[in-house]
Amino acid sequence: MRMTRLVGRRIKEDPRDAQTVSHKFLIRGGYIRPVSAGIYSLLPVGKRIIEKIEKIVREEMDAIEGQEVLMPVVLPAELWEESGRYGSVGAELLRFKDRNDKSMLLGMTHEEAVVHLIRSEVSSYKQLPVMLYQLQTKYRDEARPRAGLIRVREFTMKDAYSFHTSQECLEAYYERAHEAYVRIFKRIGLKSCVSIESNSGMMGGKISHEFMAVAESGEDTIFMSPCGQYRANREIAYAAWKYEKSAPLPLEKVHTPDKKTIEDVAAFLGLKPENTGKAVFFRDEKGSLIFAMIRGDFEVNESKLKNYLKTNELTYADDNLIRSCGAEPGYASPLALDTSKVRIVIDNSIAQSSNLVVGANEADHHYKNFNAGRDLPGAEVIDIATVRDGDPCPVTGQPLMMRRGIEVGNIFQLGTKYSAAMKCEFLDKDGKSHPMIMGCYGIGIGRSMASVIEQSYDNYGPIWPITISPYHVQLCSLNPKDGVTETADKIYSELSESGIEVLYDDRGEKAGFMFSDADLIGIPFRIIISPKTLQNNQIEFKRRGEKDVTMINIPELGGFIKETVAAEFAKYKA
RNA sequence: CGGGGUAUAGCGCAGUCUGGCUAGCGCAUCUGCUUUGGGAGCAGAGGGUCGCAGGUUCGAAUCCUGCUACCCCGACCA
Repeated sequence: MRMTRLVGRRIKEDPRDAQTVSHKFLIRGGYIRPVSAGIYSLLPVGKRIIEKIEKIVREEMDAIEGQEVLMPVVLPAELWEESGRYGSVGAELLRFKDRNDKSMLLGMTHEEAVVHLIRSEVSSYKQLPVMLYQLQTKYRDEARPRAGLIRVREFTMKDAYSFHTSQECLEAYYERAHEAYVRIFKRIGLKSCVSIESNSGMMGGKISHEFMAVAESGEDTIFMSPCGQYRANREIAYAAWKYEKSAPLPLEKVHTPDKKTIEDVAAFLGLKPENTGKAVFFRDEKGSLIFAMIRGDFEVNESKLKNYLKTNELTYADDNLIRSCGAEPGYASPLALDTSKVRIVIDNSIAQSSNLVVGANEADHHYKNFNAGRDLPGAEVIDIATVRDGDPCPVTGQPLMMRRGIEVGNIFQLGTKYSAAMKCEFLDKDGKSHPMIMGCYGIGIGRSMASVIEQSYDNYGPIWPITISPYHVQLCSLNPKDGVTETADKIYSELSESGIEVLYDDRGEKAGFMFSDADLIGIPFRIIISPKTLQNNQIEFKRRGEKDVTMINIPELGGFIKETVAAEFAKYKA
């Protein structure tokens, strides 16, 4: 490709709206352009990168017997009513009516569509297992798109769905899909991408993993053990917390005037926050009151609590609701409450600790020496603590590392949630009908591209891995005179003919101008030709991101580039 | 949905508080000449409903009211 013809200008200044590295460089390098909030056009260089990522994804999906299909973006609401999701998914599902007043929606994921397809095409155990995948546009009406391609409304996703006759078959396939994902993210050049245990959320199902590109700009908080044996999303992470028990002392009411916060109470009584119990009141989606108690130095993990309570919504309860069960805001404890009006759950940290300070359900008073086993027998004891940076790994006890991650992919063992609801069944050997057992497997394509930048850039632009770089080599023709143009043209056509993808900067601009554009385009290898190098019948060869240059004799150039490119590709072999 | 911010040429900004000449600057674009190894110089040119709609005023980018879009934090989120 000649740069004189290339559409998509480079921008020298950071766009005002961009905060993250990938957002800035994707705009500045001429890869994407915003059209509306969270909706982007892809320019030629961006499109080439996306296609290369898609090609790798296709290869790995095909390698695990996936069959590519294409399902519609626009789906009838009735399909989603069958699964029950039409009512349960919120405003991020974009609903609209067609001209006949029929309710339609834009697909944000395609479980319903694929089940609709499979249930009419597959009916016997002999046809299973099977996996279908597609690369298709998804639309989610995100409340807050952000950070360029990292959180968008319209995006391309590879989504795959597997169908099995047994849980064992699903689990075996799930493992293969997991391995395929590891290969994909290695091949596209993510330097740090880990699979972590995750919360299944609205998808239903039990076991699931998220593939996280570790990056500061990530939206999720993840915990990783230094040994690599434990990795989990903060939403479900737990740690090997140690608690100390001592002999219970008698309950004692103490005067704590105007001391409402954990810090104030602890300081006033000369204790540490871990010697106190924190009371947190929630209201669930039905309006019921939940009293959660946790040691004073911990925070309640609302995801864990939601999962335990099997509720979709938790908000903090207001003071009136808190008082309705006999508790006093700021001085609350689980003692002597009206348990018909409140459900009490206590964290392990409370159950395993002794002689804590808790509220007395009376203004300006607390109790000392609360012991859950003695004072609150039969309480629901669960893990609702939020892991903190440095908490002990559940496997090895080493301090967990807290990181941010971009979720580039996820895999779920769905089970029969959709197949049962939508009657996607197969006949077994005995002629009996069963719902198929499903898995689903997603990868965000655009988000993956952005994640690669987040992990591979310098001050001047992205540094693309050769596997997804828009071109293999950039050819810069400097000061094109004295035969430079002729030689550059010849190198361009010879390399192109030998299968090397060349971006040829034939604009004859100032060197610095061309180099800074080249940095923004981020191609890993650069060939520079000028009257100076041509004097010795040579070109200059440079790697993106490195200072050193190598002089190569022009007759040897073709072979050298082929070898160098091949060697670079080999580094990303999975 | 709550909180904060922004909106003036393709991009980045000044001007707004304190209303007043023809709305500026840098980058980019076009023309000519000179340049040519890390963002070239000179000379010239084109490009604006000052986000939108009302209002106040002799006069509004500037003051008032309403709206919209975009960004950030939070809530939310396979």
